[in-house]
Amino acid sequence: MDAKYEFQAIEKKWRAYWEEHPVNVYDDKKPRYYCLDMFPYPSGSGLHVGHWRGYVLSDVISRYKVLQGYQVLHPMGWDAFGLPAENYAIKTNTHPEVSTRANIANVKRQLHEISAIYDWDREINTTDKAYYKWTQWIFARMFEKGLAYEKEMPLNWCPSCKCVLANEEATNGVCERCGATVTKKNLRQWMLRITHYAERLLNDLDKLNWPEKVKKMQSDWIGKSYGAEVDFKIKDTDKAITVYTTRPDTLYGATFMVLSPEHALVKEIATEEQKQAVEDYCFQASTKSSVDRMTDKEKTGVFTGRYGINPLSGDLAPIWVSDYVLADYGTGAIMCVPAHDERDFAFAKKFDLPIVPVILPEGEEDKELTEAYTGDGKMVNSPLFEGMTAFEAKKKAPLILEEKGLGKKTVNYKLRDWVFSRQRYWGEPIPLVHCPHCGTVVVPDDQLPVELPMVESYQPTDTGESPLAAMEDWVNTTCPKCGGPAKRETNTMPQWAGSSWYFLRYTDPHNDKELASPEALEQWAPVDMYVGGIEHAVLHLLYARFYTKFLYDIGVVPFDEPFTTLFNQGMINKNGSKMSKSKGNVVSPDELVAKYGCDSLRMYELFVGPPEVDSEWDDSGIDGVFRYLNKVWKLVYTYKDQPVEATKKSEFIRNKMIKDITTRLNALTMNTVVSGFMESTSEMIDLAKEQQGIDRASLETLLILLAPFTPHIAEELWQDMGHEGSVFAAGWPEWDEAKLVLDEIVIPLQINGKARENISISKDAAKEEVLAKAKEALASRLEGKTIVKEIYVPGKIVNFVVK
RNA sequence: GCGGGUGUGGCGGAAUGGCAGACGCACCAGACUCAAAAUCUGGCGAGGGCGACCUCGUGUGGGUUCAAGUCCCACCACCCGCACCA
Repeated sequence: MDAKYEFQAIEKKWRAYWEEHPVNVYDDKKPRYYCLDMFPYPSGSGLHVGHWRGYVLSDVISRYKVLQGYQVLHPMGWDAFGLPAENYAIKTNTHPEVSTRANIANVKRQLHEISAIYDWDREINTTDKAYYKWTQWIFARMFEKGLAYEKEMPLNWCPSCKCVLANEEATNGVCERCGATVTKKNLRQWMLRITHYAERLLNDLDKLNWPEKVKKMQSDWIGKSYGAEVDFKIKDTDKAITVYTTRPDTLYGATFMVLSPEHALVKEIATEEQKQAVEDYCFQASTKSSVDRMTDKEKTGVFTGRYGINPLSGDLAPIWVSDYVLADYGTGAIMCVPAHDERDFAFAKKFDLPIVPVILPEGEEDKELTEAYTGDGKMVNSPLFEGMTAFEAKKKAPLILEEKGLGKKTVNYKLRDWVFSRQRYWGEPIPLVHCPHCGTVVVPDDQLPVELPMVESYQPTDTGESPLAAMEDWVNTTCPKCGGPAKRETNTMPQWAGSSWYFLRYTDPHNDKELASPEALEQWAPVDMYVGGIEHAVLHLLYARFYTKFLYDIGVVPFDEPFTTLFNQGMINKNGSKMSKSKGNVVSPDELVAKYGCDSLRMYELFVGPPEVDSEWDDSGIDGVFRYLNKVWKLVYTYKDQPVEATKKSEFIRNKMIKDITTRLNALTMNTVVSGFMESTSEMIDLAKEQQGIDRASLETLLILLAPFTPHIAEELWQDMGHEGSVFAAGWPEWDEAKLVLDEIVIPLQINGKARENISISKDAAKEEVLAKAKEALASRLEGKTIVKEIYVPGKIVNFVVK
């Protein structure tokens, strides 16, 4: 190479070299590190500069680990089942397999442009039969353990995707994927008992090195609460209603009750006079969209005509029906304490129901209630809790009620079981057969995978039937148990199924006997560093934890948390919003790579801002990084053949650079790593000019440190300096703290906290000497003033307080 | 409504309680050039002063401290998450 930075030729050359001589070498004598990107959906529109951000970050970490002497598992694959391919199939009548293959080829080409050290021998694709065989195998185990069950219930239905959604996919009443308003549909679906793992999913968050935000989102989603279940007998019947409350301390103030419209007793207990009104109300509630039901804060409701008996006060509590009570939380029925609950208060006001305070706020004994009081205070009108504060009573009440046989201590979770089946074609078939004699039978392992058949039409239906249901040849099969005629389950799995365990498969991707061997799992997993966007905080990340815990319980994996450390990279926006084809604000990396090279784009991706923060993309900034790499090139080329001896100053700069880059890299503050490089390199250039050359160690150290970030130019210059082989064999340098101590240090001087002068003093100067020198330097400013106080922080600062 | 986060030049952003604005972009001036580009050198928060310098300045208002972007209290704005979970 000549003295010009010809990035295109250099990058091509080293990419070819790495094909033959991989940077990362598996060697069991080395410690292991597993660094994983959330694998992409191979979309037709390809990658944009936002995708690069996470991939560059994880590659820098991986290459850094290689330099530190680790063997690194850094794989890549495809989360390839899913609706876009299927919708494309409907539009063009191309089989999803075909379009998926084409998309993968394109995205893979784009990924190669990043020059990440992915091990493509371990590439996986969730739509490969050899892969989804094990996705089905895991489901079969869950079925056997009773964790998969079928249930008919009102479910979230996306009218646009024409399939059911899990709770996690329908937050805010909107489809997570397409944004359509979700409706309710009564359907029989396969569910996974993720709720059995609620407690462990919550508790084990503590052992994870994850962003607090994500842990909080998961614990909020799991939503554990402590309270009590209390029975209210229904007057004039032999029935009782069980309510769940987190405020059993307020039980004496329960003046009415509300059942959810779906509660089993509603129709049974409604009196003759009220029956029609109740039925009308329940019908209306059932047609209300889930969004309206969530967002309509205006209370509605209807009286059933019946009364419950407050088990403590013996007072009658009218029983109402209202849609503000959710059917599937707690018992679907509540006791209402309007004096101390905002929602109950609003309901009581609207329907003119009695309000009885049982907690007195401190010092406001006689104040009339204009809103619910939810704070602490003295218990009143509550013989059982006499003399307690509300907070005490809240803690003790469940046990007191339990002793009296009036209720029991209860814990509740917001987490619901996972609605697992989908009425679409492009997913893993659920490996079950419905036999008229044997019931639902799981497909035996030796018949897995249940392959997706070729269909005529991918068109989903509005009825909740999968397109597979029309495939009679496929649907009709024989029962694995009795051999008689039987029908296949026609629903498929959600896209989350394949991604809930893929990180395990990378450890042993070609194993056809097991999803991965215990040895391979033991060797590599769990994932040390997992890099991806925050959008999966309660979806993929929760499901993957659930799967891992299940596989741990059945002895398939030797750990019960899949991702030790999680890093959420920020999004890259353009014109203030997320890049998307429809907004027309997509910046493609392809042109930038062509114009500036992969190294420049890699470094710029890290330079745009703190990696965990969203950033606005600005093309012009990459010029700065490109100029920087040209300076590095010129520096090395100018001085590599005329080295001088290392000096105190060059050693200071070199060691400071190692320290700065290493500590910032360890903290993952990559934007400041890049500025550190720029600063250190400028110092080296200035010094080289000053002393007519620079020592080899300085240049070599710079190249090694740069290697994880800008590997091509680092390799090229490393070679040009006369080295055989890769810079990645050089090992990560260490700094010598002793070299960072300068004989002369600069101390800023302040008067009344304001910076005035700087003095240069010996590092060993005594306090008296420093202060004397400071006074001398500040003499003219101190004239006529009295020094009231002298502050000297050794090596840091001098401050005189004067009058 | 509840919970979490953020607020610093024209812009992206730096700052273990110790010289605010590192590093970069944009911009301005100078050098090189016939000229331009590239490159190099310097400047670049606001106001005042011929000048050495001075005053103000990190969303707002208070406080702690010799010293506050950083700590404490109150408030404002924006962003994110959850949202009738009893």
